[in-house]
Amino acid sequence: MMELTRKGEYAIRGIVYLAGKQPDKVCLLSDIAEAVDVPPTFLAKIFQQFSKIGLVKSYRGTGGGFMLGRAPEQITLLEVVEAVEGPILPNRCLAVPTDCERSCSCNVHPVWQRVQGEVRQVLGGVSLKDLVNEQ
Amino acid sequence: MMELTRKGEYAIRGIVYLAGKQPDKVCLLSDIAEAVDVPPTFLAKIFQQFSKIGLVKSYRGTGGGFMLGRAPEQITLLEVVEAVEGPILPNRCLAVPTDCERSCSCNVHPVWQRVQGEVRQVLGGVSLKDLVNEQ
DNA sequence: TACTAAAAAGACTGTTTATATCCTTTTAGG
DNA sequence: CCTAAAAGGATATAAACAGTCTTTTTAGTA
Ligand code: SF4
Ligand code: SF4
Repeated sequence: MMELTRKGEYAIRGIVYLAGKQPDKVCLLSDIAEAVDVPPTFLAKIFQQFSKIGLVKSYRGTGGGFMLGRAPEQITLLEVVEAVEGPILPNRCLAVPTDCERSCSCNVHPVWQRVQGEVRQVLGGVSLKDLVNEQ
Repeated sequence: MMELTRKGEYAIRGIVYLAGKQPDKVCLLSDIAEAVDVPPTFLAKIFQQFSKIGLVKSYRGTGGGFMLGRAPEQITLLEVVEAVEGPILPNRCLAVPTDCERSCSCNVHPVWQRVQGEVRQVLGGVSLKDLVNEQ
């Protein structure tokens, strides 16, 4: 259970690759896709989502491409994952407004809140800077 | 992301209900299903899975039904969830044998291992005894 | 201005998983 | 033998996933 989708996996690969380039280097989507082994059309959709929320900056036309929207140490894995997968919700009752009428009396509910908190903490504690392979 | 399916949610509701009954009380599937508001045919499939691994004991024929396979404090939420949802795998590279050839050099891989560990720790630390509503 | 490069946007498709339901078979008690 | 109950298997529908294709917009350049 709890599996990241391909989309999430591809998203991470793509943006980590960008984070490994020198700042202000504009990268072609096609180059990124090839480097991280992701279908280019699929990665395009992912980067469009990134672009909308400012995780990456995009430039159209000749000489265009993508670059990171902020410094790598300012972008967490949590942001990247939630950008494409939506919020971390181990169970539906954590959505607001909660859609389970049992949530008040339910002893399981707080367990899922703890799970959510732990996952968010782990992912939130890792930045893109931590993820690039420096050598 | 990481959402528990209906099946998992129903599984928990059903077995927690069982755990709230006095030990050695045999419960009808139809009664459990009604009490926890789950489609009876669906809950049947879930309890069949439980039965196979001994989480519950089943009795067929007249006077049959289900009872808990072990004491409530001996069954963790982790076991219940993994029984019906499979192992907790935040990313495919945590499966054995790992199916990502990048896993050796990948900095993201250990993050997913930590996520997996945290989730398992939380769920493993909660027993059915903790989940029944005592009053 | 026309041409070209590149991302954005939207429609569409095939596959897989989720969410069940139904029917038949097995088991056990009375 | 009849009935109650779980087990097993087949089927159905809907949603999500994974990806493709085509057209449009934007921007640089000859
Ligand atoms: S864990 Fe409790 S509150 Fe959450 S969906 Fe299940 S019953 Fe409802
Ligand atoms: S996190 Fe790393 S090892 Fe895991 S699937 Fe992605 S690239 Fe492979």
